[in-house]
Amino acid sequence: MKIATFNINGIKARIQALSDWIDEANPDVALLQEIKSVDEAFPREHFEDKGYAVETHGQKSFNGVAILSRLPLEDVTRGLPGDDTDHQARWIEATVVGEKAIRICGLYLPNGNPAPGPKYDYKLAWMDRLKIRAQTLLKAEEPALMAGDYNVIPQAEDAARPEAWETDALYRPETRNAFRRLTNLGFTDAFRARIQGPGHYSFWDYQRNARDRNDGIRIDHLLLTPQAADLLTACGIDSATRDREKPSDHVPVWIELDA
DNA sequence: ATGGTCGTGGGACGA
Repeated sequence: MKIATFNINGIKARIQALSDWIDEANPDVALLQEIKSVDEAFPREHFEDKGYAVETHGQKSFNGVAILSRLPLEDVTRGLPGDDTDHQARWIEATVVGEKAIRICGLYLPNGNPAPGPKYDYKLAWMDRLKIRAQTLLKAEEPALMAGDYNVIPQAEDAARPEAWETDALYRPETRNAFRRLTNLGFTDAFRARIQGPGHYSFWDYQRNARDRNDGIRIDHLLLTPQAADLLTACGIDSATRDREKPSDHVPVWIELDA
């Protein structure tokens, strides 16, 4: 089973680029972030015609997550638990039923800039809530994953110029510590389980010719429970997607599971 | 320190 995460930066502007990537990459499941659309405006028929089930959790203009799946989706839930006052659309879950059932969580973690400040406080509080949900997932002792745009550069090797990010909400020590506390619960960063070393990125800013200079960062991650990590057979980043017409500033990251 | 580029929606704001 091929499962991908892709921050598309707006479904309206990205419908062609997303469709082209789906036709080539053929993911069984695609977790999308920043659909920037309400549920009613998401072009669900376009992807249903390609054979995908479509579940969205959107809002007007900003944020928004979705799941596309060739396999049936069950028990879909929307919103990260833990704060009834938080109405930002950043979390969606479903169970994908293939040979094995896998609980799949798609997330768009808050950017948090400028830091320090209220937006950074919101990011760290969101990560605290994520940790609680993660602990519950682990307790089930079943194959599960949390994938999406984490807006976290885990280590220096995950940035072309780490020194440029030192005060940024994506790389500040509190951010990396919170991410490490999360993974230390027992999750596997699928990419680092398969591929070592610097130079692997999932985001390049639109500004300053960042892509041409390969001035990127790795902030899109798939974290696996031990039971899911046992099924991992491959992982990759579709970097070439960044060089197409009207690209997102992120590219897809994918895994293959023996499921 | 500033400005550089996108998407959404039709003006700023978020990234």
